[in-house]
Amino acid sequence: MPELPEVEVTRRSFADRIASAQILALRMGKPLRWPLGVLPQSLVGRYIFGVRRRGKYLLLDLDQGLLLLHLGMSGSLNFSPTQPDPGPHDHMDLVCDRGVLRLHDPRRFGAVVWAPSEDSPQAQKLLGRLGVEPLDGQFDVATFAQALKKRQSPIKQVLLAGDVVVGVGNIYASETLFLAGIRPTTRASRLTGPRVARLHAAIVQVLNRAVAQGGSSLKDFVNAEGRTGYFQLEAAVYGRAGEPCRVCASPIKSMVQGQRTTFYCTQCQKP
DNA sequence: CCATATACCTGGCAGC
DNA sequence: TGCTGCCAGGTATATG
Repeated sequence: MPELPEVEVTRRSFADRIASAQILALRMGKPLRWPLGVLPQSLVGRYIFGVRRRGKYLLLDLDQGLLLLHLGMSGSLNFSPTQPDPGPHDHMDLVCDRGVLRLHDPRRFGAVVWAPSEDSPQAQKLLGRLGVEPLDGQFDVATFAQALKKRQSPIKQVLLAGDVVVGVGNIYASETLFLAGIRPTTRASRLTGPRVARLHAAIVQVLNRAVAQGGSSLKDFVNAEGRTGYFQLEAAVYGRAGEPCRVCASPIKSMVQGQRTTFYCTQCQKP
């Protein structure tokens, strides 16, 4: 579910409300992708300074260390004043004096990990190989072009790998490549300067637009206030195989790359 | 170092 | 209705 826009929308929907809260209790449900890394009891009494995002991770800064949250494929967070009885897919309740942060994740690919600092081995194991943030001004065309020159894989798979630029998942990879007019199978190293520039701009534009639309709610994504997103309504290609291209009306195609489905337009996207 | 396949887990849906 | 197989927004890990 959650790519950069969904994670950022989630962050914005509760960051201000949880800031400066004190943790009163922590309930963990079924196991997630990794162990918490510390006894839940030891987090009681900690203060939450704020919530940052790195790639698709959320970082809750505490007065001692930080919590790294990942939503996996099916995760969502809810932050509310009440703590209803947990359902079978509610795997964490962070009970604070300002509300309860609940992680709901049916597939349990998500994670909640405590680390003593962002530079610690525990945190760096998860964050250490992440590429540049696309929306924070550090993402420049020249560096992007340089990184792509080294990669022989299809550009779609390079975007998904997240070690060049973070946050572009399966939906937005197809969407950005459509907007840039680039066929997803094109080898990253073969992209010319102008096409890299076009892709760079498309990534920034698509991700910003998706954040503004509250993310994509294909199935069940909701932010921490329970609200769905609307970007899926304006998706150009994702999930639209067989439907007419919104630009040229030729049928949208789909294919599989690296075990993931890619959507594209044969007319609008050139190899 | 790079590229690709695999595994993790559950629910929804199409097809029979 | 119920079964089976397939598909799904991610990514660490293993393997070549």
